[in-house]
Order: sequence, then C-alpha cells, then structure tokens
Amino acid sequence: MATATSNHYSVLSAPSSAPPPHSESGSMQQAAAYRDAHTLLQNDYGSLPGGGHPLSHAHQWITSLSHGDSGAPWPSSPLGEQDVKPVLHDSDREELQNSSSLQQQQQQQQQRHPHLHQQHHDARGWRSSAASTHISAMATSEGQSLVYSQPGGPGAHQQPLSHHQQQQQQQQQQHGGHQQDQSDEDTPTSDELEQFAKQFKQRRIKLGFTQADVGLALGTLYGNVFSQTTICRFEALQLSFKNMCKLKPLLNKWLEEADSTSGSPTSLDKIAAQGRKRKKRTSIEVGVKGALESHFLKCPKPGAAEINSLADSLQLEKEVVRVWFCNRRQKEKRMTPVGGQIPGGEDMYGDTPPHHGGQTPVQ
DNA sequence: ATGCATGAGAA
DNA sequence: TCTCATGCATA
Repeated sequence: MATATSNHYSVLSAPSSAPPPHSESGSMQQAAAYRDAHTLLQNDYGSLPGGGHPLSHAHQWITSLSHGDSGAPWPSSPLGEQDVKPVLHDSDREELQNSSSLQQQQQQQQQRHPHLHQQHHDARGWRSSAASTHISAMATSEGQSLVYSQPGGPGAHQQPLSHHQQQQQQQQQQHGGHQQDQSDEDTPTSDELEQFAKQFKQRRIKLGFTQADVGLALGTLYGNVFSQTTICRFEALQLSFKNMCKLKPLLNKWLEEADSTSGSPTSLDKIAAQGRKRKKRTSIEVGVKGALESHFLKCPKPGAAEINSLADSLQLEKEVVRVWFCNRRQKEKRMTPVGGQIPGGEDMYGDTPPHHGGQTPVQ
C-alpha cells in the first residue's frame, strides 16, 4: 500500500491557505504493539566503512530551504505573505547561550572538579538501572525518588559532546551514588530534575500558562524560544539528562518571573511560524512499526545495506527507515522510556527482563 | 502527548 | 553516517 508519503507540498504555505487535505492513512494506535524488551545495548558501531555511495538522498521535499547563509537559517516565506521574522534563529540562540550565565556556571563547576574525567559518558543509562528492582521510594517529598545510577562501566563509547551547549552533562555521573543538594547551581541530580519538572508543571498550570506560552516566554525573556513540544518533554522527563540540565535553569528563571508577575499582564509576543517546509509526516502503519521494532531489538544500528533491504521489504523510503532508527535510539536514551510502562509491579508482563531501562510513572 | 523530521556537529 | 537538540504536524 502506498505509504502516505506525500511528495511535494507547497513550497510556501500561505497562511490563508488551509492545510493540505492530506488523507492520512488510518494510523491507529501503535502503542500496544510492542514493549521494549531490548536486552542489548549497542557496543560498537565501527562496522560501517562508509565507502559506499556518495549519494545524498534526493531531498525532493526540500526546495528553497537550502541556505548557505548562517545569518538566516530559515528562509521564511519570501513571497506572498509578509513573513514575520523570528526573533531568534538557531545561530542567535547559540550566541546568547554563550553569553548567558548558565554556561558560566557549568564551566566553573567543571573547574571545581578537575578530577572528573572529561570523558563524555553516555546519557542513556541516566535513569535506567534503578527502575528494575530497587525502586525505593525514599519519600523525599511527594513522588518516588528514583535513583538514577549511571552504569558507567561497561562501554567505552562515544556520544560526542558537540560544541557549547553540552558541557554540563558529565558532572552528574561522577558523583555516582551520592548526589549533592544544589538546586540551581552546579549539577542537578536526576532526582532534582524529576522534582523540578513536577513542580514546574504544577506552577505553570496554576499560573494559567500553557506549555506553548512558556516556550514563547523563554524566547522573549531570555532569547531562547522553545516549542510546546520541548516544554512538554521537559515536564514529562522525556529529554536526555544533558538536555534537561540545560533547560532547567531557564525554566527555573521563568518560574520566578512568572511568579512575581503573576498579577501583571504578561506581554507575550507572538512569533509566527517560520516557513520551514517539512516533508509531510509519514504514517507508518502498525504492522510495519512492529517489523521495525523487531529489527531494532536485533540490530539497533543497521547499516546502510540493512536499511536498504528493510526499506525495500517494508516498502518505505530508505530515509524514512533510517530516521525511524535514529528516533528509536533517541528514545532509548530518554529519561522516560518509550511506552511509559507503569511500574506497578516489577514484572507486569512476566517476560520483563531484569535489566532494562527504567520505567517511570510520569504523569 | 508523540511521531516523524530537520540540521549541526562529530566520528 | 551517527548522535543530539529540537519542532512541526498530528493523534
């Protein structure tokens, strides 16, 4: 059956035009189809020589977004409708971050602990090993405080820290079992993050703000615009530890701001959506998802050839398959794992492996 | 709330 | 190519 991959969309979607009447294939629930019983973690991925084809998949859906210009990453509809320029672009954001105090805190802290290895640990297990057996509800305050222990031994793997935004990650792991009590300075612990996320959501709702509002406010107040998605994921602990650490101070500041100005009208600027034309979301049918899932369990990191054959058998674009695996891997590294199984019991299915990423009762 | 997607940077 | 941060579009 035709995968719902539409080919071309209007390069520029005029606001007046209604969204494309795409007939989404009946994609029903996919949530129940799988559980993660992955017992394997990738250990090494050096199997790809990369000497294959120099082809760079045709981006048919991309038309005018190619920008060599670093000043304006987003094309923003150049015609027809007057476009509203986003206050900040990615590049701007980075600059702001560099000058923000957030970074400086983190850097200082690294200096305080020169003994910590700069080795970037993997963030994947930042909460994992705990949830299996010893989820001791220490009862710190309201929820159950899980102790996210970092596996920290086995794998010599990568997870490259890129540039500036991610230098605040590894502090947490060095502490290993004991976590300090700093709230907004120094490295937050996973526990702290969890608590903060909860409180944040609570306060936010109490103040009458939506997730989108917050994301927007962050942009107007501090220069970093975030989407509803990101705020949502933060609250749900669905970001990587590193990412959570980065966002926490920002959101914390917003909380204070919002709290103090709770009686005053907040001026929220509306930033129009940019003209970033994306490929229409491909709807992968349940059966296909199941197949992908199976393959993922066996091989989380399929090579190009693997992907090709898989895409062929599933009748999906190679790119779609590739991206699916990428996203899948990312999920593994999140605080709150995929399905969001509720740890009501250790083994709800009876086949739950003793090891695995932790399940978290978010929400 | 989440699935699929983009893009930058690193390997 | 991958990872990682992030978000549009959608369920």
